[in-house]
Amino acid sequence: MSSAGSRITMAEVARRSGVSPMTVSYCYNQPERVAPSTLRRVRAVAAELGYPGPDPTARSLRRRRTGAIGVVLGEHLTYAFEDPGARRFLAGVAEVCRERGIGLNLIPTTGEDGDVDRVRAASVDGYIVWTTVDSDPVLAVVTGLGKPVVVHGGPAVPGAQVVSIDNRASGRELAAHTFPGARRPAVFSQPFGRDRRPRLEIGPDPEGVEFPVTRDRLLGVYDHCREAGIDPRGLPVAVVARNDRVEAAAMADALFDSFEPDAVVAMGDQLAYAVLDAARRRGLRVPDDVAVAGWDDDPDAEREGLTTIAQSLFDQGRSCALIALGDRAPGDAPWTATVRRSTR
Amino acid sequence: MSSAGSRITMAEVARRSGVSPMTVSYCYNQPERVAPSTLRRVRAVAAELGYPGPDPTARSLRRRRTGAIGVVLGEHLTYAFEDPGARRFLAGVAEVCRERGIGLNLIPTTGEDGDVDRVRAASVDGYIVWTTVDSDPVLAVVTGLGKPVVVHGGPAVPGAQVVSIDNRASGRELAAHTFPGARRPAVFSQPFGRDRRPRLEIGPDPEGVEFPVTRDRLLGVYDHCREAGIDPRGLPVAVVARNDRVEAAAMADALFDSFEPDAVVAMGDQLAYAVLDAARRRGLRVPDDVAVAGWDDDPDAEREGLTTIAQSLFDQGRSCALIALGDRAPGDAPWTATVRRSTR
DNA sequence: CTGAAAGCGCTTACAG
DNA sequence: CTGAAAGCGCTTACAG
Repeated sequence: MSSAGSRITMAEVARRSGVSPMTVSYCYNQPERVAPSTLRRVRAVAAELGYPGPDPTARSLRRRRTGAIGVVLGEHLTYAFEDPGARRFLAGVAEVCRERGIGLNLIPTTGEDGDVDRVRAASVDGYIVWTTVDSDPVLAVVTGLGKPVVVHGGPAVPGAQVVSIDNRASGRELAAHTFPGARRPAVFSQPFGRDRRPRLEIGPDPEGVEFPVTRDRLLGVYDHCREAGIDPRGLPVAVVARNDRVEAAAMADALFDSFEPDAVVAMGDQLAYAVLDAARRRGLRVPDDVAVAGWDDDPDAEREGLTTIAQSLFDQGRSCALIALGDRAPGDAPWTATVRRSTR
Repeated sequence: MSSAGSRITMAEVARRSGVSPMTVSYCYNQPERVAPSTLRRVRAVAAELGYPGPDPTARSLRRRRTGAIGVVLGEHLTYAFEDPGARRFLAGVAEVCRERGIGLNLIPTTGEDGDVDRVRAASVDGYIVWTTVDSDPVLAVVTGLGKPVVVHGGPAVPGAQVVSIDNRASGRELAAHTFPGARRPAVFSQPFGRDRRPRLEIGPDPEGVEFPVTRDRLLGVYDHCREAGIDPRGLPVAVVARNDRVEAAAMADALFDSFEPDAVVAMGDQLAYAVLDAARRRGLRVPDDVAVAGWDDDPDAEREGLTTIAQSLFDQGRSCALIALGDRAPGDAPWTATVRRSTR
């Protein structure tokens, strides 16, 4: 192999081998159709010239497939590598990519103007959109590209499939495990919208919640409340900026200080841990003084004895990857309430 | 915008707008050069037809840049989302990508045959190779492509830059903080080679270690030993399969059971925690009964009181991304020994 | 301000 | 078993 950095083309290899470019192409793509002696000669010339094989971009253009899928993350990309749920999901996506020899293109979006261009500029065969707000402009762009699109968690939009658990039903069931026997139930919520403004509200209107996953979980909790004779309009809902155990500590403290809840449905295990941490700081017993529950059944949930909605984000990642590649895969993901000692 | 899924080309938009394709191209690439009325008309037609803008693959071929960098991970990709060090590194890479509007293409390799093809098939402008073994065939492939290549941690190969701390010097210094006063020093090591075979050895020859990062750290420890009058040929070295706290527990137990070490240099904070865990299980006091140190200064290191080599994997990720994009960036990464209460 | 020409580097039916 | 032809969808100097 000669010096790197050169820009050798297939045409050049063909010329030096005394064959046509298509024969060289066949050497790479259908070598069994090429005479052994020709194959040998072409390979020798390619090696001598340092030809690295067909240019992937040219090949993609010609074949009209890039061999990659794009994952649109509505967060600073560091998030993808921090959030435990996002990680398990991406690991599932990655597994399919590896099985199929497919590339995985991460496309961070930040809610700013460049987003749409970056999404459009990605050379991919299909898109996975990590759960976002209803009004995210990326959704229209990505569904207008004529490529398979799947949205994890929602929102559901025309031209895209959704892979998700039934957040509303799971919220209803989780509240039914957490609230009975409580006098001051409360919710510890993921962000309502992209502004990620933390806040403490009482009985907020779910229609004002921009993230459908969050909205549906809240609706499910309200469903239970109505069935159980609790007026959701009086339900304290603390909203954090990020799904992070440490960062959520202050808001968990605020929730206890303001409302002294004795049952908290948290919209994720990390948030539930933040509630457990705050309870511990106050010397409260779980579940006697306060019942706590979360979502995801994350690796620490068993050790923490947390009642939680178990779902496989890994498998959902796999499903999304398959759909983005044009396959069929289930959109309704299974979930079960796993009841442990953090609820009564 | 009309129905999605259609395959509208720029030529079609041009025809329907009554202009040439290059004018349409200018509408997207240099709109200020186009007459306002033309621009308006072309945009209207594009919207009406549902033309999603220039095809990224065709654009990449023509421009000879793809606007993406590839990150080659020599692991099942799930690793990238689990290992704390890899995550911080990738977060740094991702940050540069976001700043520059660049795509991030993750390319897992498994040591099997398809690796080389997948690496070559990625449409990227430059490559970042996550630390690998000297003999990894991917290195030759990737440096033969005429694109910028940077290897994190090593090995150093012609045609690629390396971004790394000085592992040997840091190993020497860390041992100097950990071994003094010890009578039975030991090493708790990352894998030696791609087979990831766990084992317990005594004074292994560093030249037999395939991962240069691991080899250099071991060489550094040996350097200290010689200076301190310890014969490295008698040094117990336990080698784990993965840099994972929980998974390493069994090997940490084996190390204690076999050698009762009173000072352990672990090649990473996760491994150091595994040693601390094993020490706790035995009721050993740290550092009195056993001194422990690691690498990386990971987020939990302070809480654990761990003496460790602090380095910014995040910044190293940034440097690698810049180099892969053709910029200059420092290859020698800073490090410092952070001494805490886990050593005497 | 707009267009004719050339070409990025390849692959794919189709002949022969 | 090999090649001539066409074309994937765009962009870029260059004219005018």
